[in-house]
Amino acid sequence: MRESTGTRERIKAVALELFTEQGYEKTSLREIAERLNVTKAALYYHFKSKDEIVSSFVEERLDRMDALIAWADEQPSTLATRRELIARYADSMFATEQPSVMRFFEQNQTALKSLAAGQQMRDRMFRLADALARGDESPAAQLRAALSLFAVHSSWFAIRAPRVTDEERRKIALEVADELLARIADG
Amino acid sequence: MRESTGTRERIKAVALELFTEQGYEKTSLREIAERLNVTKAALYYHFKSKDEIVSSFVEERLDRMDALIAWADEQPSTLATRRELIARYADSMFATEQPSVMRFFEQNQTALKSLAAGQQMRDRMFRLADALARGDESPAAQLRAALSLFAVHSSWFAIRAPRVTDEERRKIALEVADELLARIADG
DNA sequence: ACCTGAACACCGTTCAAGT
DNA sequence: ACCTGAACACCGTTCAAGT
Repeated sequence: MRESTGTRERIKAVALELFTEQGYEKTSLREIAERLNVTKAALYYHFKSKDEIVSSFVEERLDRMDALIAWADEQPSTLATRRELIARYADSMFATEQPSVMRFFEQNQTALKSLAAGQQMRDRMFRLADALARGDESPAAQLRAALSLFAVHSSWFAIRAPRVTDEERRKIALEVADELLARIADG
Repeated sequence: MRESTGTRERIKAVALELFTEQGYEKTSLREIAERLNVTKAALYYHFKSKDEIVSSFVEERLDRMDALIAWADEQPSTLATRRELIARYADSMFATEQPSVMRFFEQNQTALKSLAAGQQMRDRMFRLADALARGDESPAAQLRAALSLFAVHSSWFAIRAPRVTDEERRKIALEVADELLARIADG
């Protein structure tokens, strides 16, 4: 706990930056170590492996998603719930320090598939989609639910019009998501 | 041309299989070489580098997309054109040997970002999205266009209902895509 | 508790040399 | 034309040893 040097936190910060910029596979532990003026081996005192570094800054997001799923399960499966759920999802993605973690996920989708943390994220995405389509098990509903989540994610890069603020991106994403959700039948 | 042994084609086939199964970064040239009973160095006689192997089976798909974009540019920017374009896109993705190449892309999105072939694919996706939103430069239209393309892609994994055929996936994807496209203003 | 130095097996790539 | 053998610098990981 009482880390005197704070090396662990510094590793996390540098790793998040480099993994996002260059990608997980393209970033070597040597690079991270050099930025911190330590040896590669020092990283292994703080983390069991390279992908444990990823897990460390993914955990917070997993917790948020779990809370969201738990909340959704208690609500009636109506359009109002679906709209509220996607809005809360967007909030937790666009809020606080999360944008940098979100950019990391955006950048490293594939690498994450083989990582423990990535599979957990994938699992949560499917459970969120299920929560959005609850009561309507049709294939079309599953696709609409998944696309409404993608709408939130892809608003970051798919909207290339100039001078669009984060707040506007969020608004547009929810507008498009809502249309998709409106076509899912209530439970 | 007149390759006697056909080693080049055998490399492509094995690489596509392994890259799709395990991912590009996780597949070593040693693995590919061993399957073919040649040395790693032999691969370098047929391909300049590891990512040139990828380029070799991506080219056909790039050509298809270029043809599609060229076709779209000649059409009036109406809903009918957008529907026809996305249908043709789905056809070219679901048709012939392409599903395996499509699964490769699905599996390797991130690795592709740093590859020449990947950047070309990304460029074509944006140009397709632009063709779909032509005449409506609003941010919402850009997002809708991108999501309609995603609908085609994600129908492969987002629809998890049992016993859904490829043909049904295609139909559902186009149904959802059409709704998104209907909300884009005509040029 | 925190970190180093040196070693490990493996990676993509190069190149002279063989047929 | 087609391929091998050996070397290159680099990778993630381990571990005994130092403070």
